[in-house]
Parts: sequence; structure tokens; C-alpha cells
Amino acid sequence: MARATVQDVAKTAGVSVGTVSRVLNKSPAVSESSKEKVTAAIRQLNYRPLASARDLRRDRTMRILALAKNLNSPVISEAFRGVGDAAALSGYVSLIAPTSGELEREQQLVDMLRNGSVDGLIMFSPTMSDDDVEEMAELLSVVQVCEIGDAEAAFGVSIDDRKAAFDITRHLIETGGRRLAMIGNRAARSGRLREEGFRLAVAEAELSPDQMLFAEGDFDFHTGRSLTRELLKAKRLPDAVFCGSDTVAAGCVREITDAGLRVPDDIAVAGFDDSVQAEMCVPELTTIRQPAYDMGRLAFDALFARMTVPGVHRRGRTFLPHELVVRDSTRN
Amino acid sequence: MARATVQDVAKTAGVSVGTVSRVLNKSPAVSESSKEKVTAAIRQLNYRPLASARDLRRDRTMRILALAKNLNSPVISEAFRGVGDAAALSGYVSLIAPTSGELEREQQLVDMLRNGSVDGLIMFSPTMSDDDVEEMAELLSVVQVCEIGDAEAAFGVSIDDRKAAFDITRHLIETGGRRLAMIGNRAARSGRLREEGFRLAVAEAELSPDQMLFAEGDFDFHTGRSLTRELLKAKRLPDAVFCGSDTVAAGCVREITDAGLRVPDDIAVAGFDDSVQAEMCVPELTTIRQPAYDMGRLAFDALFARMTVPGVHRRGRTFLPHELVVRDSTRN
DNA sequence: AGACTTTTTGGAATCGATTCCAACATGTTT
DNA sequence: AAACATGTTGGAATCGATTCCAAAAAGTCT
Repeated sequence: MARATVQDVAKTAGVSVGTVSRVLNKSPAVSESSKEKVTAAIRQLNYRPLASARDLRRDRTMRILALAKNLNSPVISEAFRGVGDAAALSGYVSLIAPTSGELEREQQLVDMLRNGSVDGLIMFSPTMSDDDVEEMAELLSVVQVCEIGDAEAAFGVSIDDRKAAFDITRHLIETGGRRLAMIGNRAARSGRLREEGFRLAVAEAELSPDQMLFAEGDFDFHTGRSLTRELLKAKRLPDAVFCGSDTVAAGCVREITDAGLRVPDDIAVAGFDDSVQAEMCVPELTTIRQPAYDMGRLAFDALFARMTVPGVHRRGRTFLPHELVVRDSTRN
Repeated sequence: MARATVQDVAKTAGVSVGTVSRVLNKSPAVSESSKEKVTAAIRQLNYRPLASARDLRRDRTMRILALAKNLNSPVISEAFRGVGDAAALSGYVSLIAPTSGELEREQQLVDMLRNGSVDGLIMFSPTMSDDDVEEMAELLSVVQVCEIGDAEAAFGVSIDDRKAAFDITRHLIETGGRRLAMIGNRAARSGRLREEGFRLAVAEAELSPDQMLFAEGDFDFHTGRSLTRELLKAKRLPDAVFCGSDTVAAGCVREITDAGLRVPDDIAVAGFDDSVQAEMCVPELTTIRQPAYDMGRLAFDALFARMTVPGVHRRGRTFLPHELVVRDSTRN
């Protein structure tokens, strides 16, 4: 009752293992009659080729792995959908695993690439240092998506976070913002770039940032609320707040509203990502939409080139255009 | 510059492949001196054992795979965290893949279990029929979590959806609900059970359900809004609505509020899952909290038993206790 | 020192699918 | 009918790590 092997199939079909393998791999050099015999034997024995044996012989797995701190993020799950669809077109299976931001767990998963459990790796939000990612990418099939190191040599697919933050900040200024604040996250690479974009836009308008708050670690709703509470303690309140994510922005709006102030009349709020939370918020959030699905598709394409063409090493950075989505949290 | 093998390591270390393998597998029968030589050679050659060769020989991969329609769901991602932590304790790596509700994609992923790419499978929201799941589980290492078929023979780990829906519906009645409505999802197994629980509670209170709406396919915010719009067209409005998920409930609250009515004063609303959206909603949602993390841990334990103990076949259903979380969307 | 146990080692066999080469069968051409 | 191309086939070698067995080395006891 154990697993059937090619040998078993060959015996039942009355042919050689070579012929069985040829049928399995759709080689044209098989007669109609033996093809039928083999197919029948396969069905009869309920045979499936063993992956490890095939992978060992072929020296590839047709599997790729994506890593992210957290699977919850709408941008990541949408981007991974893009990865998956593109991968499927090329016959690859794509899997994903959360690292929970733990270096050890991440290492264990990265090892799956090193030991040939998968053919390629897509990193959404690395925990390891930028240098380590770069070094790894030098030798192995790795592509970064969304979160990419600031270094010149960094590579991968993302939007231009600095430009996106610049754009949405300028929108806050154009709709009347004069005392601008930001709630961001310096722990994340993208967070640092967004801060730069924010500062640039403020400087360009010859204003000075009124107040800024930063959270270490991940963006979340409660963090957004408590940071906003800090913000509201100031003697002169800001009249526009740029938040590094929609979730934080939702917390920000909530806290402002609970304090008896109005959004956007007293304080305008902008988010980032255009997640479903942007629409669930009251008022609905002005935000930045990322072309996450396409980013995923492009990331796989780059990975595919890296995996299949021997000469290709890591490519440069690809920026995809973002989109400013204006809703009620800033209009007035 | 190709990959180093045990042979290479053996040669550089001046020992046999057997000894190298013994070092790799921490066999005690190795002298201190050769252990050092081998370790040095491994580092020098940057050697990693090839997974496919090891898996082939050992006939197991120490990897498991989880499948879900969608990775976005907070309950699933939390349950998967539980799976991952429990798996790590036993030395397993756990991966997850979305099926997008496509049967073909699901089949391809399930094939990874059939062909030995992974040792076990956890199914969160199967697309295939209950019968197919049951049949598969007869032979292979499979455990269901959250969404489990209604059949007597079904097995896996979940809360008692019927009871949870009953409890929250009774809460709606106890807080003054007389004309009860429900927005649910008959496409999902859990959705059908929740409907049963709702009907039971309504019947017990000798009321009759005022109106019910069902969505085919997944719960989402926009579905919640449009279904609520239908609900509000009735001549006699309901005074309490039970929604099959927090996201739908958020849409429901929004639509009610936009219509100029008050929650909970005019219409009370209850959700399900206790996701972050329950807290983001204004007013915050009364909902059912699932012990998702523990469900994941238990699921892995069951899977582990199934994978390692030869005799163990599928076990019965394990129900974990849910919790009614009362917030402002129902209190009055 | 000789007769033992115990520890450590080398190396061949193994896991199961693929692939290559030689051999055979069939068909075509002259 | 011989010479040749074309289409199929069988089976051994291969991928790389593990494991088992026999043998060598080291240690213990009388």
C-alpha cells in the first residue's frame, strides 16, 4: 500500500522506466499504444512522481517563496497575487511565509533558497540588514518588492515612496494646510523615504514642519491613536497630518473626531496605501494608491529572468507610478 | 563555482562521506577531531545539504503547507501564526498559499502534498467539495481549520459557529431587538452554520426573522453596504442586524448612518471575528472573538500526530470556546 | 602481550525520476 | 533487396545525502 514508483508503473504497463518517464514528460518519442498502457497503469496505481526525486535530478523545483513580516497588509497580499498569477503563467508555484519580524525565522526561510527547496525568493519586508540582502542577491535569485533599501545599489520593484509622500503632502498644502504634521515609521525603509518626501514638500512651500511623530515597529490602529493623542497636546494644533499608512490615518481621524474636532475642516488627514480601511473611515481617506498587483507581476518577471538566464544578475530598481486618491479627509 | 556536495566536503576534510553526513546529523559517533575538520570544510566551501536529496532519502520534508482562499482575513492570518509557532517547535517549516477560490489552483497546491513536496496540509477555506476533502483526508495528512464541512464525519478545529451565532443573536434580543435581520453568506460552510444559530435564537425567543440577506462569495465592505441598502428598503425596518463578518458589519453601520439613522438606537448591529475593523468602526462593533491563534496551534498538533504516528487517522472535530465581545454597536 | 569490548571510520547501496546511448523496429528510397 | 532514415524502446548511469555493514582504530582487562 506504499507509494508507487516509476518502476511499479513500468512493470504494470509492461514497458521500461524510460518509456514511463517519457510519457510523464510528454516526450513525443512515444508510440500511441505504449502511451495508453502507461496512462492506464498510472491511473490504476494512482501514481504521482515524487517531487524530491524529480527535483534532485532536474536541479530545480519550479517553486518560489515570498517572505513578508506580516501577511495582513493589503498591499502585500495584492502584490503577492500578482506574483502568483505571473508565476503560474510560467509553471511556477508560489508560496508565502510570514517572518513576524524575527531574524531567526527569516533565516530559516531564506535557507530554503540556499538548500534548493525553492528556486527563487521574493522579499517584501526584510528583517535582515540591507547589506545582507544585497549580499545574498549577489549570488542567489532574490528580488525585493515594496520595501527596498535606500542604497544606490539597491534593486527591486516599488513605487517612488519619496515622490508619493511629496505629492500627497503638496496636496495637503494646496488644500490649505499650513501647519503640517506627519506620523511615520522610521524603522521601515519606506517610512524613511516618505519622511524625506514630506520634508521636501514642506520646504518647497517655505513652511516648516509643525510637529512630527514616529513609531518604532509596525503601523497599527492603536499606535495611530496614541500618537495622535500626543499630537493634540501641542499648544498650536497642526491643520494637516500626513500618516504613513491608512490604518494609522484611521486611528488619527478617530482620535481627532473624539476630541471634538472636525476632519478635514479643523485638521485634514491623509493616509497611504489605499486599503479598504481608507473607504471604511469616516470621512473617507485621501491616500496614495500603489499598483501592487503589477508590482508583484514585474517582480516575478525579474525573478524569472534571474532564475533562468544564467548570466543575468540583479537588475536595477524599477519604479511604478503611484496615484493620488483624493477623498473627503482632505477636501473642503 | 557550482554547488558543493558531501563528496567535496569529504575530500577537503580528508574524511569519508559517511563521516560528513554524521557530522551534519549530529550523530554522536564522530571523533572531536574529524568533527572539527568537517565543520571547517563546510564553512570553507560554504556547503548546504541539498534539500531534494535529503528529502528523497529520508522520505519527508519537514515542511507543511496551509491553504486559504485569501490571506487577508485576520482570523486566518492569526491562526496561521499559531500553526507556524507550533510547527517551529517541532522543527517544521510552515508555508501558506492563497487559492483565490480557484479550484484549479487549489488542486495544484494540494498536489504538493500528493507528490511529497510537503508532509502535511492545513485547509482554512477549501474550494473543493466537503466530500473531496473528506476523501483526501482519509489517505493523506490533512487537517481543516475554521471552515469545516457540516457533515457528521467532518473533522478539524474550529469554534462552534452555530453556537456563536446563537449567542450573539440572543444578545441582540436581550438588548431589545425584536425585528431581527441577518446578512450572511451561504456559500461558506461557516456561513450556513451561523444562519442556523441565528434562526435558532430567533425561534427560541418566539420571534420570526424579519428579513435576511445573503451574499454569494466573499464577505466584503461593499457587499455589506449594498445588502444593507436592500434591507433599508423594507417598509418595516429591522431593529437589529447580525452580520456574518466585521467587514460586512462595518458596511452595514455605514449605510445605516448615511441613511440618517442611529446605531444602536434605531438599529443595533453585530459583527463576527473581532478583527481590527470592529474597533475602527464608529460605533465600535459588538462581535464574536475566535481563539484563532490557539486553533492554529491545535491544528498543527493534530497534523503532527497524523504525520508521525502511522496508525493515527483523522480525528474528530475539536471546538474551541468563542467569546462574545460587547461594544457600542449594540449597547444602549 | 593477547583477547576482548568500544569507538570511529570508509564506502557501497539506497531513495525515485530523468536522460542518454545503443539497439531494435518500422518505413522509405533507390 | 539492400541501404538508409525515422521512430521507439530498454536499461544503465546519474543527481546528492543517508545509512548500514564490515573493518580498522583505540581502549580495557586479565
